Amino acid sequence: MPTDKNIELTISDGHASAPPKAAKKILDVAYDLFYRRGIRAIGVDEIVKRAGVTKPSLYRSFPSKDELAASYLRQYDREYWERFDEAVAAHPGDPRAQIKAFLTRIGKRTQVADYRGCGMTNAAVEYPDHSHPARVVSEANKQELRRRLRAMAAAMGAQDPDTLGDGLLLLIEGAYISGQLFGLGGPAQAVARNADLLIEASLKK
Amino acid sequence: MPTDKNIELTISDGHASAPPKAAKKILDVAYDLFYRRGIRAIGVDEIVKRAGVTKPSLYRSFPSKDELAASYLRQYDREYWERFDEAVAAHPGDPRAQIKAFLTRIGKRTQVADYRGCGMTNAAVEYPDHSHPARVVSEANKQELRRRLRAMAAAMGAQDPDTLGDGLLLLIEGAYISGQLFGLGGPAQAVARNADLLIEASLKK
DNA sequence: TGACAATGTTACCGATCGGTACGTATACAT
DNA sequence: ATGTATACGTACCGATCGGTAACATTGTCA
Repeated sequence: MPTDKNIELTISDGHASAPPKAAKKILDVAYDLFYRRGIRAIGVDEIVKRAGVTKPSLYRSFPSKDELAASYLRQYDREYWERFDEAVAAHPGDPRAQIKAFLTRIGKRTQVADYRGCGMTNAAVEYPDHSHPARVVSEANKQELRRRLRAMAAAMGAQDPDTLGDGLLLLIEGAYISGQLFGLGGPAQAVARNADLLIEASLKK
Repeated sequence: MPTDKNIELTISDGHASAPPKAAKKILDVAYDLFYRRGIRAIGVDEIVKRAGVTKPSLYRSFPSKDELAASYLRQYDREYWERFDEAVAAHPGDPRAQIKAFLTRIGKRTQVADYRGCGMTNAAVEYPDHSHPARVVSEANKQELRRRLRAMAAAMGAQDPDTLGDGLLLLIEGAYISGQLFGLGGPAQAVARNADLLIEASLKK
């Protein structure tokens, strides 16, 4: 029989069984620390200390640190597509404007001190092993991103949609990374402009 | 008085004082392990074991693990610009062809299983702290890359050289990252094609 | 009131972390 | 042969790593 561990903190649906509060505090703190300072850099002791809980509480809700990291990324994944869908919803039927809105937003986010890039990308760098629980989540997120970008490139009427979709993905990943590498004034602020140039050059004439 | 520690393994210049052989073996092994599996993931014990030396030998040549990591990146830096300069030298006076050659090479390198991206980029992800010795080397490398790309974009006759240079940098970083994220058949194989499209769209007409 | 589930408390585990005190082997010059 | 310096090895350090056993406390709902 499967245990109750590693549940995905079911959103409160009315008066259903409320999820343990400790698990939420732990995940919130882990999210913040893992993202800002890296998964490997943070020990479970620091997480429970900052969350005001104790270590057994952590291991009652999460089977391991690796699985806690995976849960952090699943949360990240949900918020990621929320932001993505916001940009899409802002420009119905206009994929080029959708991309531009998403990229403009990314470009802005990168222009803060101590920007830390994409949690998914960072986790993949930290865990080269493809079977690591955190990396599994990360790779799935990136596959989905690639799928969407290629589809949008096709909807824009690109000559070679797969190439343009991949090009946009490269620009996006480049923005995430160079955002944290260069800080303020870095190349990431030019991501939307370059994407637009690339799109313009890739459309059927 | 400064100690002899953390010397940069002076290339044997005739019969000058040869550096300790242990230091070279240690750096070679550390290079391989740090790059393939990450700096935080590798302990000094594993390094000395694989190098066939002992821990005190490591700490006689390097003041700390962090400084060993920095030495690894300095070595990486030298080899990086060697590859870059090869692409430049292959097409004298033709910056667009130089970029294309460099990017084609990167695209090819990413298309192997277990590709691990750029050691500089990875180190910066592992160490968000700007004062970390490894990160200092990494940031300097990226600043220099940006400088060169912008200069080449200007030499190509771009309308906005800084924007094109930064766009190329984004594509390159995207290739490093997506190369390790997607493995074979990933978006990184399209980096040279997209760069060429972007360049074409950025030239003065 | 009783029962159950969630959380806390305390103390501990073996393994590994980065780093070092200190003795030993080798080579070379005198 | 003996001194001297340099390179290397054995053994160890305290701290931290991820993870657990056993038990006490709390809150909630029946």
